[in-house]
Amino acid sequence: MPPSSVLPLASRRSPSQSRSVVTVAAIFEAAIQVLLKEGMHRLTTTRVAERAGVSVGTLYQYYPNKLALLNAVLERHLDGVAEAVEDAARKANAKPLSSMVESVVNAFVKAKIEREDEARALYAVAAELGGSVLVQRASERVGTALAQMLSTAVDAQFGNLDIVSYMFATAMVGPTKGVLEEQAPRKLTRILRGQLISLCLGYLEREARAFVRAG
Amino acid sequence: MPPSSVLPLASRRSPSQSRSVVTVAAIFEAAIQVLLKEGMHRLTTTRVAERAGVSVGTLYQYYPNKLALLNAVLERHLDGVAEAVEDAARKANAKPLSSMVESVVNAFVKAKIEREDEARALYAVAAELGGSVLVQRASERVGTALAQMLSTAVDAQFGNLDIVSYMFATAMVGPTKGVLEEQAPRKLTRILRGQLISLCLGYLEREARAFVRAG
DNA sequence: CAACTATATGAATGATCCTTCATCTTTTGA
DNA sequence: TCAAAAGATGAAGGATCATTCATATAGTTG
Repeated sequence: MPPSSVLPLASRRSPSQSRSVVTVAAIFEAAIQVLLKEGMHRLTTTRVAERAGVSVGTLYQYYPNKLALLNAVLERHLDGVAEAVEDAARKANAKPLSSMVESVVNAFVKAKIEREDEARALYAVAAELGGSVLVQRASERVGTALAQMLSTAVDAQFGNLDIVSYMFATAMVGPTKGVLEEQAPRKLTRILRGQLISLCLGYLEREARAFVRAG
Repeated sequence: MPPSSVLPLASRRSPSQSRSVVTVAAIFEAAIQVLLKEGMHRLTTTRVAERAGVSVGTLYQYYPNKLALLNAVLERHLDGVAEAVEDAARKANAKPLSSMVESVVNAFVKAKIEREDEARALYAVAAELGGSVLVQRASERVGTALAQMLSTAVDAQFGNLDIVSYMFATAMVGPTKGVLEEQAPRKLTRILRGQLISLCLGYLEREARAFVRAG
């Protein structure tokens, strides 16, 4: 993974006029579109600016460098998904296991599908920024939320909540990614949620039983 | 995803003297090391050649371009993993479900851990070459092998084998990636296999039950 | 050893990119 | 209305890269 170089990542100017708010949004969206149509290795600041209908200079007024832009886009996506899962976890507090899984899986899939373009575009960015604090942070947010939720299940108890919630969270990633990238069987697109519920619930019930047996 | 440009990807010269066999191996290994230490966006043909202890020109004698090199490295890794899983699936033919899962998970984890460096280095490459035929092909190989195996289970039967085996295969990816990238809870490293077995077996048993119920 | 083939070299070429900054335009607020 | 602040422009500088090719070296074969 790239040694996270010490570059400023914060946004330069905070848009205050409405005109610039539009500009920033356009740059944001343009970055995603360029990623989708050209791929990460052809994403250049000039191309993003062009697509956004502004000049390169303008882009650099809001992001100190290319990496900062990519970070911002990735951050917003991850935060969106993490927040959705956190909400779902909170709402399913003190419910039976099956309700919990349903709630979380639905939220996760919904968040990913609502931002399908972003999601597809950002797999490469996330991989490139592999060591990035962002992925780590989002994972931790989700892990913590799930662990908290699971600890309140009315019909199940677990040994190591950290591990169980980590497995829960990461198990959903692979199948979903495949569907978004259209590498999965066509039919799965429509029944992904059901399958993910089966996957996670099957695991969690099994772990809960194992915990009981272990005393 | 990058529009898979029409560039030659085949290796240029097939090494015949023993000296060049060494060279090619060195280039291969160097590519992985550069990926690990510098990241994809700092992988240059010159850097790879340097690390391999040869000149750039030499590299271009065996790979027509940078993309071809990356493809070759990714291909070898994916083929290795796919083959390991295929073997495991074949060996577990006509066994009970739990043996099948154990066999496949063990093979998968073993293949990934034995080539840990490769695996870690190539996540970014695979993402970059997103639409790459390679990932698709490896997925299909594994999917087919798993479906064939599952169809012979002595104690279980499934509705849609394509979907079930796809879920089986992709469910393993997320947790494993997290462990390799050290984003998972420390402890999981040692018990990953057991957890993956629990995850996949929990899902498969559940799907088998659902099939029986559906008549 | 001599001729031929395989392999290796690395400076040079041509492209592409990131980033800056002097200059211009628009908005704001008094 | 108009000066100051905010926003926008894009040509140009400076770097990095992928790739080529003329040349040199090592291995093979007869």
